[in-house]
Amino acid sequence: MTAFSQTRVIQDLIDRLTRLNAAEEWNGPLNPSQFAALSYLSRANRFSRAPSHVADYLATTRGTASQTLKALSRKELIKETRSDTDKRSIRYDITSEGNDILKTTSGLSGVIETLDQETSQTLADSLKTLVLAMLQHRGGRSFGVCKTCRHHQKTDTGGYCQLLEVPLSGSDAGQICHEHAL
Amino acid sequence: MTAFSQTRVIQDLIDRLTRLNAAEEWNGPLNPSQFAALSYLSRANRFSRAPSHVADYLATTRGTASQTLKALSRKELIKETRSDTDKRSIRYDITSEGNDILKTTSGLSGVIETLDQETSQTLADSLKTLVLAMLQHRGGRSFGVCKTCRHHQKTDTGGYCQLLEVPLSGSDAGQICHEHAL
DNA sequence: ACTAATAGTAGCGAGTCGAAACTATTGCAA
DNA sequence: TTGCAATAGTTTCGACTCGCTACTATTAGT
Repeated sequence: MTAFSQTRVIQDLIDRLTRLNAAEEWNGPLNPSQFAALSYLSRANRFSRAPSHVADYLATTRGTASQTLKALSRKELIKETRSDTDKRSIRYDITSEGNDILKTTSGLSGVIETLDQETSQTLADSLKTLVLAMLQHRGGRSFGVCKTCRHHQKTDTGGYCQLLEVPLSGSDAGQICHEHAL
Repeated sequence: MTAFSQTRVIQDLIDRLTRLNAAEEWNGPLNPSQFAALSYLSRANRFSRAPSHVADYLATTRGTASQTLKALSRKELIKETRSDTDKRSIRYDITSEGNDILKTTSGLSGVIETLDQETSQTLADSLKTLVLAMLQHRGGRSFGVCKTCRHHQKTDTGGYCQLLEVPLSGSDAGQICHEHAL
């Protein structure tokens, strides 16, 4: 097996897995984009729930992200909150109905669970490599969780973000931040 | 790391990789669906290039596949050929313009190439496991290449398909077949 | 000969996609 | 302080995907 065809095989497998996963998601109440946006909002911290952050994370434009968020808002799965300090910015918080939808497990997650511990770990590692390389390739942000960020400082009450200069609770530190940096 | 959160991590990585790859593909002349359909047609053997086969492979409906193929046809990247033996069925063959488009390598393939030999192999293996499990989950076909099929018989001139009862050339045997079975 | 099954298509409504044009703020510098 | 420029978000456009249902041919099986 040459290096070239191995690349092609992996590319095909990823494409195929993508299509199969998307097809599964269409069977649910939301389309794949809406599901991805909702899932992101459920894991992003309160500084990372604006349309532009969603656009960045989903690798799309602000315009498209805005539309998807409006669609989710019409379905009352998320609720918009306007900022007091900056009248331009908006934060979308997930509602309890939105959280309920995320509880339904997909066909893909069921399949991932069947992998043994070691396969699972190496798969996670190589996927992480690919995602990071893709992000670097397009100049995107890493979007990691606070506690793995270089701006995060552990305190006795929880944590502190040195960039935004705000204290963080324990649950905050486990959420995704758009300012995340390694 | 519990088994549950590891599953979620992998799911997120796959979703993210999917979005990043799709975003890359939108920069090209085709949208992700059209690209996937065109790519499939370039690798499928002559018995596997009908709209219903494309639908099966892309995990979508015949209606949707039909539309995508019409869009590719309008762009003259594929050309329809009606069958003589069965007046209902149609085969779409890729044109030289279509082949040219497939030559442009994506950002993802560049990234995959940076993986070392061993990582690459284990990634391919685990992805294969996932795809096969997903196919089984939804009752889909495996769509492998002829030479790995149980109906394939090697002859001195090339190969022979025992199911369709037709001789196969060397290049035929390396293409994807919708009747593929393990 | 009469059904059923199969192959493909058309049209519908909701929604995605990038791109471009647009409004409303906020930041910054002369 | 005024005067841009940058930023946040939205709207609209045209092309398209998506599942779905209804539809037309054609072929297969009884």
